[in-house]
Amino acid sequence: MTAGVEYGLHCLLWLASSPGTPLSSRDLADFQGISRSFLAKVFPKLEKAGIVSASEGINGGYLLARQPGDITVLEVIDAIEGKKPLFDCQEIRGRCAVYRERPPSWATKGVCAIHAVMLRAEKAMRDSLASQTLADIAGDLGGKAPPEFSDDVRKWLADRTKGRTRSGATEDRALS
Amino acid sequence: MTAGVEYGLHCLLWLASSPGTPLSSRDLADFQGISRSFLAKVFPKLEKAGIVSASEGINGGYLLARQPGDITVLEVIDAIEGKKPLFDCQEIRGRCAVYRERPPSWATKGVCAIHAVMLRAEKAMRDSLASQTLADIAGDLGGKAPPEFSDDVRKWLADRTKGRTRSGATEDRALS
DNA sequence: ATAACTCAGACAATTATAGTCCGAGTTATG
DNA sequence: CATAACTCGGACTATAATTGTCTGAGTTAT
Repeated sequence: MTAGVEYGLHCLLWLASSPGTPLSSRDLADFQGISRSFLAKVFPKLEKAGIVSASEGINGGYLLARQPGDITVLEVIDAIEGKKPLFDCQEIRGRCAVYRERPPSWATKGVCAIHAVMLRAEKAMRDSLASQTLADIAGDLGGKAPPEFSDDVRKWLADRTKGRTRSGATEDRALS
Repeated sequence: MTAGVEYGLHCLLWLASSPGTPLSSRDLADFQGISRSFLAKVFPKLEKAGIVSASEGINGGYLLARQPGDITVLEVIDAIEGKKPLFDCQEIRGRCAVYRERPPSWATKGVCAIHAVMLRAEKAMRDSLASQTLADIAGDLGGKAPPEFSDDVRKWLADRTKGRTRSGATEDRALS
């Protein structure tokens, strides 16, 4: 599982907690102490998949395109990683030397038995990931933070948009 | 999933079909048209895990150390890939800028909600892989080949051990 | 009209995988 | 008993993918 997925999911959770107000990939990156440039490369993928919607301009940013309960973890992963299979069968069974480069049809018919096992395991994993939505994760998280925390977060983001035109802290990777 | 796992599983199936007679990693590689050198690097891992046992010398090779029904696909994967997790949590939640590099204990307590989702999915996958043994796969495969095939295979391997001392076809990657 | 922001795609550096090569030890053969 | 071919085993290199950086084009409030 790639780091892009981890970053993306964390960002989507913040987006879910800020309905109506767009958050920019830059602010999200600084807010969480991760690379701005890299995050700026994962968001377009989420937009193409219809998970977020982008708005441009000085106060633009990203917004969740659907309800958190309608976005599954699996969708997010596929959007970012590109739905590549866990196991790519190289059809070893057809290379057996006794065939002399001419594998008979019975040998290559259907799905390779090893491949089939992997496909079942992959399906089990994907089913598990598809059963969890952003709302589920946000729910698990909700009870932990004290009441004043969400206010602190809103304040941090507001200060951020306020001080746009001044202050020179615009270097990449402000934190790290 | 790495290619080493695919190669290893295919070899183990051939080993399962040849009880009592050791097969060398070299013969197994040539027999299936894959790299000798690379296969020679995956077998030691299987031996350390107690899945195969090695015998040295001119007629040596590998033997299944246990019954095919007692070897699960999951074991083989862990032996070759080293049991590394599907997702390594970077604890993004603790880097939130509002904490100013001092995350409070409630934020980092327990398992990250995103990480938990991934762990569940990984468990689902591993459970599926653990439920399948080499015997199960061999069974799926058994009905497909015609009766004379296993004889052809035995003959190929026998010819191989027979012509050991002569014939210059010992270059790496005979096929490909 | 400016200036700072936004997105978006082209460009390196790092890391892990796939594959190659050579050395040490073992066993049957002459 | 000496040879020769085989075995395993680990150190080395090339390739592919991921991570991360940089520069450009377009948009919106001041």
